[in-house]
Amino acid sequence: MRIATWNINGVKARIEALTAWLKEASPDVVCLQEIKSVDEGFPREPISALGYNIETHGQKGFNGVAILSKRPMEDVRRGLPGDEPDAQSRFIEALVPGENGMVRVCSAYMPNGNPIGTEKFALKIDWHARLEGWAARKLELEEPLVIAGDYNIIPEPIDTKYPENWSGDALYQPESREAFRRLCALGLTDAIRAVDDRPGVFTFWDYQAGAFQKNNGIRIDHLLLSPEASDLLIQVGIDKHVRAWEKPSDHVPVWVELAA
DNA sequence: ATGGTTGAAACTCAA
Repeated sequence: MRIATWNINGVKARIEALTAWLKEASPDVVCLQEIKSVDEGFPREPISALGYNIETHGQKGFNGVAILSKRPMEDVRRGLPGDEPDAQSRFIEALVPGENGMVRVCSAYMPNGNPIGTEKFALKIDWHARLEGWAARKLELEEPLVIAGDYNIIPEPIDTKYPENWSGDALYQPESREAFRRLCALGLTDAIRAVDDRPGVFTFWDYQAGAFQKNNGIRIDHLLLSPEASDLLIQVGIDKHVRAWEKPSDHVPVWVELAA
């Protein structure tokens, strides 16, 4: 089973790139972030025509997450436990059937947190604390679990071309990096890092100043695996070539293949 | 040092 995560930066602006990539990569499950659409505005037809079931958790204008799956999903839940009733739409989870049992998958769009020292940064830290609590409870189930999404965290210096440029940014603050380490310390595996620990492996390149052409990127889209999912890990990938397509997202798809 | 870009929505914000 291949499970991908992709911050598509607007599903309606990206529908051609999304369908082209679905045809090319044919993933079993796709976690989308920043759909920037209400549920009723989500372009379902061209996606369901490719054989995908669709579960969305959108909002007007920005944020919004979704899960696409070839097999029908079960136990779909929207929102991160502890969210206020009017919280931003940043989390959706579902159980996905595999060849040998269920995999729990969530699509998360973690707060950006800029500028530091503001309420936005406080929200980022609070959000991660609640995610950590959620993850700890799910890990007790001892099931294959994939926490996929745009974490908006650069975990280590090798995850950016110019670490010094990010010293004042919420994505690289010690508190942000600590939140990521604490998640991993629960027993979760950073799938890309586990397979490839070389510097210069990125998932996001800014639209500005020719960042992609210079490979001035960062690695902020992650798939964290429970021990039971990690035991099933076959391979990982980053579909970097998609960033060079017409009208690209600033993020590219990142995926794992599990023997599930 | 500044500005460089994009999407959604609406005469600006979030990234």
